Amino acid sequence: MASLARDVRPAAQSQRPRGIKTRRAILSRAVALASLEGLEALTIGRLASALRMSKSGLFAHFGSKEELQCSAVEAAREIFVEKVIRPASALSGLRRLRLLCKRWFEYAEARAFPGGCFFSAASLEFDDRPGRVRDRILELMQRWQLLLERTIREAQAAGEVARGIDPRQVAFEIQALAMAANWRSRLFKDRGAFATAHRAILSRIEQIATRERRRR
Amino acid sequence: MASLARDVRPAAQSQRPRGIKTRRAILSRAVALASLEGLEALTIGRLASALRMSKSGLFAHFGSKEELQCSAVEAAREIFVEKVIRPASALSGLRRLRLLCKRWFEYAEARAFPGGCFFSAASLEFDDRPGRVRDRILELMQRWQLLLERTIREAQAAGEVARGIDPRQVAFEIQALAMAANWRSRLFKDRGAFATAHRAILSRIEQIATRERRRR
DNA sequence: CCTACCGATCGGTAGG
DNA sequence: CCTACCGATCGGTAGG
Repeated sequence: MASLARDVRPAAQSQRPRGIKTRRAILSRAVALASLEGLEALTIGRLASALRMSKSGLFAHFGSKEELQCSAVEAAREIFVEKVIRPASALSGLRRLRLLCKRWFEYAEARAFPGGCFFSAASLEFDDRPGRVRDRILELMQRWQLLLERTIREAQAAGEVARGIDPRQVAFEIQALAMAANWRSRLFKDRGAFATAHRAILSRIEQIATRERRRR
Repeated sequence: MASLARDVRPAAQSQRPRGIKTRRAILSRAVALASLEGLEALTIGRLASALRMSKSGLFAHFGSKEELQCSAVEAAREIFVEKVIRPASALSGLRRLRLLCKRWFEYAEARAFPGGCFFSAASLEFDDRPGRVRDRILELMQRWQLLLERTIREAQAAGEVARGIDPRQVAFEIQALAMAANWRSRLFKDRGAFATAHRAILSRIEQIATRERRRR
């Protein structure tokens, strides 16, 4: 799968503390910038001047632009896991599904990244741009899709969701509505889009729920 | 509204036929390239060499990159109107809504633009990039949203759609599913995404239809 | 529609 | 982590 992927953080533990701190500061800024203007518009020169560093000084931390982009993706992933996936990991079934969605909207609306959901932006930007960055984003989006799918399937096995429902189809619909909310909040400067999408998702979940379990 | 917009095709009718033909050829290529890699990656140099023209020769047709991008948006709009909106203009209500969706999926799946729906890509790319290009894309996307909304409201007035339904909400859901299909077909190289989204849209339309009209 | 050019910026390197 | 540099490409201009 990731057979060509070199270690993303080479010998991080053995680096001097100063280097690690700088690296963290770089990636924090990189992720914020990329969420606003895209991973490709994230040029080494602009990032360096935003951090008051020399281009080559910053460059030395990564060795290539692609490596910088990949590192930014990993940094964003950690934030996503922290804010969206982990809080829901103790639950299961429909309660987990609802919490995943709730946390996703909080994460997107509270602008954990200043430009909205990092992965919505990145996966759209790289959907047709071959390379390691695309491969990794694709893998992460697939995992998110599979997590939703598996959660729905679990709920089905527990009798919370009607048997005729296709978990893949519903997972697709949830992802579609969430991404569209992110996009509309940016294009139309319409924060209400998040509420509209969340409402649509919750009522879709109600639809697939079995009668006896329809309330929690 | 478009008070700052200069005329997009200045004195087109008085230009010599050769100039018009060249311009058309440029825009056709520009739109195709932009659908694949984005309106910003559409550089004058690359477009010129793809057309075996000099940079400055191509440049003379537009005067600025922004004008080239705006012209590409208009060219794409004409294709969209031709393929999606016009075919449905004779119908009304739910039949029109279904035909609009059907035509949209045909347009996206048959790759009227080689990279998929031009406007899905462009509106995502420019959702946070101020300027004339963004303003125009925003206007066109808003019109498309309003067309869907108005069609649903018409259907409601004709008794085809239940009174409790919010046309805005449903229009949002349709647009979300369509865009997500375009995105997934690119990221996952999964043409089946179109069918999944179309299915979701059609069953959503069935849900909002009143009992007596539920079949056509 | 062309050649020839401009300053700015890109990703990246040499050498310290 | 720096200065100083590389070739390539960007949008755009001069002049024909």
